[in-house]
Amino acid sequence: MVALPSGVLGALDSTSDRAVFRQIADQLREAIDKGRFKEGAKLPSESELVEHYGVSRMTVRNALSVLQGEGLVHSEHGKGVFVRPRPPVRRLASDRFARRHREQGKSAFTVEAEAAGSRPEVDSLEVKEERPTQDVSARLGGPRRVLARRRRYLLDGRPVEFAASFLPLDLARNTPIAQPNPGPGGIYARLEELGHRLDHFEEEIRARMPSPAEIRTLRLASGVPVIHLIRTAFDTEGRPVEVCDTVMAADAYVLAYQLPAT
Amino acid sequence: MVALPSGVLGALDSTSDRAVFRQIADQLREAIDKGRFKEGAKLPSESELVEHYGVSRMTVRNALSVLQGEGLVHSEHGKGVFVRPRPPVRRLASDRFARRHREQGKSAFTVEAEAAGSRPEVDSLEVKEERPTQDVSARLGGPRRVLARRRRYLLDGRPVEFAASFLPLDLARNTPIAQPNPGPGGIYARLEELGHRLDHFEEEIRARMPSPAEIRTLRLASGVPVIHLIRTAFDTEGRPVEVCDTVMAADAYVLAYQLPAT
DNA sequence: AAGTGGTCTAGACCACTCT
DNA sequence: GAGTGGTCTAGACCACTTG
Repeated sequence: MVALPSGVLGALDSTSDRAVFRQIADQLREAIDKGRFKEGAKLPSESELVEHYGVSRMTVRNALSVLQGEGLVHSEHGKGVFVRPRPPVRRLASDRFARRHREQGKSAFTVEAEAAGSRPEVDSLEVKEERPTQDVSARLGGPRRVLARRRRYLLDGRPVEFAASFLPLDLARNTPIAQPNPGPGGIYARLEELGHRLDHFEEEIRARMPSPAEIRTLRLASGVPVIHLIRTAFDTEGRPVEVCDTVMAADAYVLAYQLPAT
Repeated sequence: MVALPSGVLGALDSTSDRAVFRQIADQLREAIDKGRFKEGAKLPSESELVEHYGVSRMTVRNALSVLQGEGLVHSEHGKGVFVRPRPPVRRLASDRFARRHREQGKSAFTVEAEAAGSRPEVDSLEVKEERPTQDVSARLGGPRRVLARRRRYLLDGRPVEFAASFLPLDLARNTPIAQPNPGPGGIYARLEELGHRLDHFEEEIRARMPSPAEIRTLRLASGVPVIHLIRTAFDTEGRPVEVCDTVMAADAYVLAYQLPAT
């Protein structure tokens, strides 16, 4: 047992209304915010905090769980509690689907990740025909069956995004779109080759806490929300030709958009 | 003490590796997902769960705190734990800053909320000159002082959004923009009257867990993330004329955007 | 083997809500 | 007053990591 560095953490205010575990959480949070514990640094162990504050272990754990819920720290069994480092962020620009980015042989994800010095991977590819959910069907104009393409994107081995594309069967069946690898430029390039010239995309964005399944798939730390993005692609005749449902680890993304003033 | 409705909650699997509190959380989550506890409904009390599962109260509380962290339930002191109802959602369309929406007398927020049948309020208005943060200054092209306009938006009495606008002082000083109420069409209408014709907006979107201050300001339930939106307005000469930093309760918003395919 | 966090128990007292 | 959740204690045993 090692004494805490003096001055980093203060004492409790027994006259305060504020619960003891909240006071401890406040002091740790302040120390992290002020850089006295840096990114990746180990916090004092539970037993050190128990001794420092003279409280029971459950009170200390309660304080730590507050910080964990805020996404400030994460715990590693047998090792300690650490200040959560900010992962590299992927920026999605509003021109990311511009035709000029679609001419190369690689996918947008791969090109962009390599440019940023990260190692991109795509896995758990699934391509199959199925019945769409009511929501997807409505967005696509009511087809009874669709082609579904599901994949997971990883950056430097870390899963950051899970995406499912849905296309009406009459567009996609027996085309390269139904292949696991649709070829250079992705399915948008194939759609245009098939005569469905793309006009615009609509995106809907929500943020929420992840479901247990999403926590597993994206290996999310506690206190990390997800961004839920639903994109619909429209061709020049106004027909919806694809719906893409994407769940992203919120700490790995910044979305950027441009809006006209007119 | 009342017995639980039979069949709603099952028994524990003592052969499972899964921690008891997680098994309890799983069963409650499943019951909620399947609609056996509806929105706003009260879950069994802690003591009922203690009796049903034959575990200690801390174990039950641990299970409930998992669901609370997921944003599925919220507790009310002295009353019980309830399935969290989904609040009315505000949809931000990509044309929300189009000039044609700026001609009326009311603010976009007011018009839109009343159309949706909600009661809009704006409060905690603060307008003052100050030194910008490094980030805001950089986005505005490096001014040393800015006009800051801060306000909070409420829907049916519930705070949903906190926004701070920053404008270079040379644009805003001694203009209607420096007034608490800038007049019909808001500050964008005033900027155009002053000769700064708006060309486009850039928006950056992040999602994260709220800080303690944001939890207070937006009266957020636990398990509700925030959407952090930073918008920069550019005039036709390419000059950034405003930065707006907005924090929104994520459960109250859907953002919608349109992207060109070209 | 020693230190770490993960889980769980069996109590206690308190503040809040409802009737 | 009875029932609810909020806080806190003082233990226990376990699984994981490191030396």
